[in-house]
Amino acid sequence: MTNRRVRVRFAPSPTGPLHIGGVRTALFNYFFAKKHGGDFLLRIEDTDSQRFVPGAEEYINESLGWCGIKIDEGVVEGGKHAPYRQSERKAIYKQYADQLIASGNAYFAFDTPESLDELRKNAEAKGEVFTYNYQIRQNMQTSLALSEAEVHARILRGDQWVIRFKMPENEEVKMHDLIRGDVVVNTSTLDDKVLFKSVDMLPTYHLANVTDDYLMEISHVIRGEEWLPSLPLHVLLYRAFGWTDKMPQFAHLPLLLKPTGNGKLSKRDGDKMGFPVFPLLWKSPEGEVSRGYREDGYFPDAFVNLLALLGWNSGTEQELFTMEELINLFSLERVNKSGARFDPEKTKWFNHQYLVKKSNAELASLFKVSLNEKSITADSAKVEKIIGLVKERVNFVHEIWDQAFFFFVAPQSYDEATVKKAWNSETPELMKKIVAFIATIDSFNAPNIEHLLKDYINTNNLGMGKVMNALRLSLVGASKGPGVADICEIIGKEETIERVSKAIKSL
RNA sequence: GGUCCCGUCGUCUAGCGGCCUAGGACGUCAGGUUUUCAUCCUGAAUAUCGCGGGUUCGAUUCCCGCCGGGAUCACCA
Repeated sequence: MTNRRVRVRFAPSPTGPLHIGGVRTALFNYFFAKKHGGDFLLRIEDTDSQRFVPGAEEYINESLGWCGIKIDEGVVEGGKHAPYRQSERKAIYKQYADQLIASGNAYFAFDTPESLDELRKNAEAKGEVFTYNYQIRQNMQTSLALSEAEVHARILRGDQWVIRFKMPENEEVKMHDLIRGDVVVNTSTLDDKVLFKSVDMLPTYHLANVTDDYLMEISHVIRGEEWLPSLPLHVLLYRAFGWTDKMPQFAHLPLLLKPTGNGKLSKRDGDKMGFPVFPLLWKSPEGEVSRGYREDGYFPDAFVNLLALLGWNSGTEQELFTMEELINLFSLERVNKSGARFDPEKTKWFNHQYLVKKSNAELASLFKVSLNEKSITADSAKVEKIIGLVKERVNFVHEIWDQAFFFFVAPQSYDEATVKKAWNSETPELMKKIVAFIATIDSFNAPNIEHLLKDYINTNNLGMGKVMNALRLSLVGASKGPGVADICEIIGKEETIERVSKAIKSL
């Protein structure tokens, strides 16, 4: 292994919102880079002029930023290898394609997309797969079969052409993957991939990716497993260019699979099962809206944590990690080989863990936003106290209201099942006694209320459950919430008496 | 179909030849704590370690075959 500086890149194409599998790839790259004191680059692979989606690039940047990934070099950040958008690097690729032709590793092909389509259909009809390879390239419209003069003439004439890689015949390519170990493929099973096309004078993914990785001095390529089949081509390209000593090491990450059924995780799974597949809310140019983890109420650190554990583990029983810990602990050797089924249930648990760990003050300021929306004003000290009482029973900040509304407004209705259980013909009399007693409590704080109330109930033999359950129903309107005394303290003596009196009248 | 990758509880996973009567977490169920709900604590059930052969004194761990799943086969990335 050469001792060079660790430089990794996340290289998405802006064809739509970045999905969580992509975010995880970015994360693993980031952990790896930072662990080794290296650089994390963001390169936009927009060499497909057909599939550009407005807003996608901004979405990528915002998503990485939300996750806490700091980009060392990229479109926005700049860097010594700028530009980082492949469409802006257009001018540099052609010379590399030419170099391959000059060295006999590539050739011109003039076949029209239509004629190729037809060949594919014919092959399909015979139950075969059409492969553009060593067996047929001599018979195609290529610079291998045509005379030099003819090739020249065609190009000058303005015929459309592509440059294809001349895949060696019957050769075992030995490759090494940091996660999967050694992989060997025979080149005869591979095809002559298009590297460059005249239609838009742009390279295809393979050429652009390899030359940019080389030019940007990338030391490690960490990407999804879907790229594994093109690894031989990439390795061969490095060799054809004479760059093998600068070739990055490769690591192919396991895929994220559907929660149920077969196949990899897709947007449809989220729609079907009601969970987000994207980090951020996305509105497509057509107006279609997709949910995002951020908008669904997930904390970025919880999101990063749960993604980090899909396909990687520390080898210990720890499950909650800060970004710093993830960076320190991360290693490619501890990345799994097999695909990870995505479990939308466990994501909630992660958020709950992070929510409980947050300070009441932080949660209170978040919760105050929803209070403001309801035109409710409350002082911070009170809200913080309430948060402390209810945060363990929610997974998200937006669930707090449902667990705490009664601290701010009197119940508008009473839960029927609870009424049936906790309220009968004798209850009104009982509650009248309680109201009278509560009125006598002077220092109206929770411990005192609880102590005195229990004492009163016991000495008068009123039945703890009977009183408390009815009291809770009056105060909350349902069978939920923190301790009754805590509720009494926060809403105050007057409000307590009022709510119980109202219950007596209306139930 | 060709090529490549993968295969431990429902799910995420630990395990890198004996510590495994296979551990943890999510989820599920039961009990306890609590005046309620949630949290929390305890416990339970779910894994013939895909199957079949080897190698070995000994295989979840090594090898082979099979089966199953996945990825990929565009002038897309």
